[in-house]
Amino acid sequence: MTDGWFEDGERVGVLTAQPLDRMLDYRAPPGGCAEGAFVEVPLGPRRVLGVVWGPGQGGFDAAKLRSVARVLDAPPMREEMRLFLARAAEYTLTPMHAMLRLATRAPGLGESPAMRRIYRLGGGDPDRMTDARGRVLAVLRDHGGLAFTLGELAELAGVTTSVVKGLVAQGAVAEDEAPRDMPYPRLDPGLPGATLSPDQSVAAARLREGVAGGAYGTTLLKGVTGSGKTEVYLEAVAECLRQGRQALVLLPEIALTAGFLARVEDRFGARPAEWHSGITVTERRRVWRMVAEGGAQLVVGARSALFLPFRDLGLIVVDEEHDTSYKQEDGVLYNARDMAVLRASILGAQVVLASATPSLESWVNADSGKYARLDLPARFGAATLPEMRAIDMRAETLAANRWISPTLQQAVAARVQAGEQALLFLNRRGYAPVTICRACGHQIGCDHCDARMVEHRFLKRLVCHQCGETKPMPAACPACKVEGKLAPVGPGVERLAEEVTAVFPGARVAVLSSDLFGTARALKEQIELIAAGGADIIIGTQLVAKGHNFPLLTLVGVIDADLGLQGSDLRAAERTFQMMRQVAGRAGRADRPGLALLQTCQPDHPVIRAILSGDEEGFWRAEAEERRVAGMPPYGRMAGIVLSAPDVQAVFDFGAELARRDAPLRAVGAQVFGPAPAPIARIRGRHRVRLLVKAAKAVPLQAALARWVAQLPLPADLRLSIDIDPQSFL
DNA sequence: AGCACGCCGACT
DNA sequence: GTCGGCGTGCTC
Repeated sequence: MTDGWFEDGERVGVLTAQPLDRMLDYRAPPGGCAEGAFVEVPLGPRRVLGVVWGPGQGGFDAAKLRSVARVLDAPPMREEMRLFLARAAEYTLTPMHAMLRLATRAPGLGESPAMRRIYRLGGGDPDRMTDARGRVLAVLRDHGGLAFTLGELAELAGVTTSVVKGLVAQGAVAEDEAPRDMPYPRLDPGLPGATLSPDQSVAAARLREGVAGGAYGTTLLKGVTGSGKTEVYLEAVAECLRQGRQALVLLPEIALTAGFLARVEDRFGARPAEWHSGITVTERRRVWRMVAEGGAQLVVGARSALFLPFRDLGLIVVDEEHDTSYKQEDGVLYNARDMAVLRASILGAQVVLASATPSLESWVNADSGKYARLDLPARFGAATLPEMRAIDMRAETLAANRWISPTLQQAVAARVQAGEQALLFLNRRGYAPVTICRACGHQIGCDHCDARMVEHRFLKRLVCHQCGETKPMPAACPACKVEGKLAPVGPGVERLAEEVTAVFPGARVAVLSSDLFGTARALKEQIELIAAGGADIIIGTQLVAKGHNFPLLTLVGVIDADLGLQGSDLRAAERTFQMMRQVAGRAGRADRPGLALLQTCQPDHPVIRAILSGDEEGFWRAEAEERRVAGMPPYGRMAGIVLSAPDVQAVFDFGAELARRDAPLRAVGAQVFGPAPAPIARIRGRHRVRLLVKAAKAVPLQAALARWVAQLPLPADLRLSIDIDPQSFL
């Protein structure tokens, strides 16, 4: 090999997305191939996708070597990307084939660039001008020379495709063939940005400097809701585009992308590429290719966008960096926030972690100087932070099956009367979290998991929130067969809505819960409707805490602020704090002062007190100190090992045997706890057992874990997954 | 992942 | 006698 090129017949090592635990050697194809080339290789009777990872390993009978079947028409995977995948695999203890699969999630990767018909302004004039024809031509003129597909053009102009066809026949619109994967419209960083406050300007300048420096660096951009974090980091994006490099903005929630795309269009004059589970396969392919070829300057997307083949990535923004959805909890277990930092450090890019309520990890990293930190203290515009008060539920009188205290009820009534909106926050989907038999005390559970089933009146069924299993509400108790004694216990948002309708007759009530919307679009429409004043009282789950803007909202009532305080989950306090700060931040974003009321039975709990006093730094400092003393993350390291199998005894036995053979762990000073039933002890008929490994910060934990687990061969029906830095260690 | 090979139970 | 169950092992 010379200069990353393999001549015809040379031995190359190919990584495939097939679950093999090693690379396979092939002969380079006629005409040779580049290191990193995407190829198709014969594997048994099939042809599979692979990447030329480097020179062959040797050791395999040269006579049996097969040849690379085809070099795919895609830019080779860059060395930086290969290094990133290898490091990420090492960190998360994920096999390389699984990492490669993440990086090749694009359909038709190898297909030759198909052509499609596009339409642009033609030279001629139509014989007769009509309203519809005028709109089509106006769209084409407005977009100055840009071409569209037939469908796009018709939709933008609000006409049927036959109008466009008519214009084509008369020469007013030109029909052309173009490669299917067209570059995205150029974003113009030179357009004027938003007017920034002095604080924003200072922060934006610092971020711009970082990007212009062209080296790695991570900045925690901390600012309360409405402080204008987005405007600030968009200036960093602008600088990145000016440098001719690409930028990536990660959002935790698909529902947020639509609003964000509009803001990007305002700032840069065009829409960026979009990447998440909701886009079409055609679009997915286009994004992948254009990112690789440089035809996409900015990508907005979900965590998996981190594995796109950027040609020259200069900036990664992780918005709402504390959001738990950045941690992939099935398949490859990775935290997009950490992987963003890893990828940026490899390619010399800047990372901006934006949040009103940073994760403790990021706060500690900023505190220790590992990350830079920028604070946006003042709220943008006239809006102020809401006043926050606790409602001591021990002092309130509540009827049975009522959850809105008289104090909260009064406050809501006052707001509704004033034509403002009130939000009641309850982080429980469905009607009632528990269904109990008043005759025998039996609670209805899921047949496949150990979770209790949640009644959903909207769906008229019981739903398991673990596995999604549903069943109709039985007439008789499944345990004692007594009829008519099943009763709902505790509130969900649906039940709360029932109470609200009873208590505030005439008020318009809207429920925002993820399960009530089939599509992201339906959810978005509902959110827009509410923001425009289409409801007086909004009832929502954590969905509402994710950055949506409701200008009329001036009161937030947290129904059960104690939810999440109890339990042995070390991150519960942190999460409760973040959630409440965020929900409280929803109130009074525009020019009306907000009020947040927290219903709690523990008004003296440190978390509740920290929220109420607004002493964030105090909260983090106390929480950090507690973790440091306990040797818990981020001051120590943890890994969760989940074993699952259809047979309970088999999982426990294997777990116990693993725990017994802890020599490789003890060798590095790590400790193993368990086996214990996993937080969800049974999912889809598989019993789950969890082991926890705890180690000091500097310990090479992954290597030790790998040696430890490799001691025992896995029985056929037993599955093992390792979660580095688990989110919860219940 | 696929797909072979392989070794034991109930069918034409 | 053979069709087919899915356990085990291999793919350059």
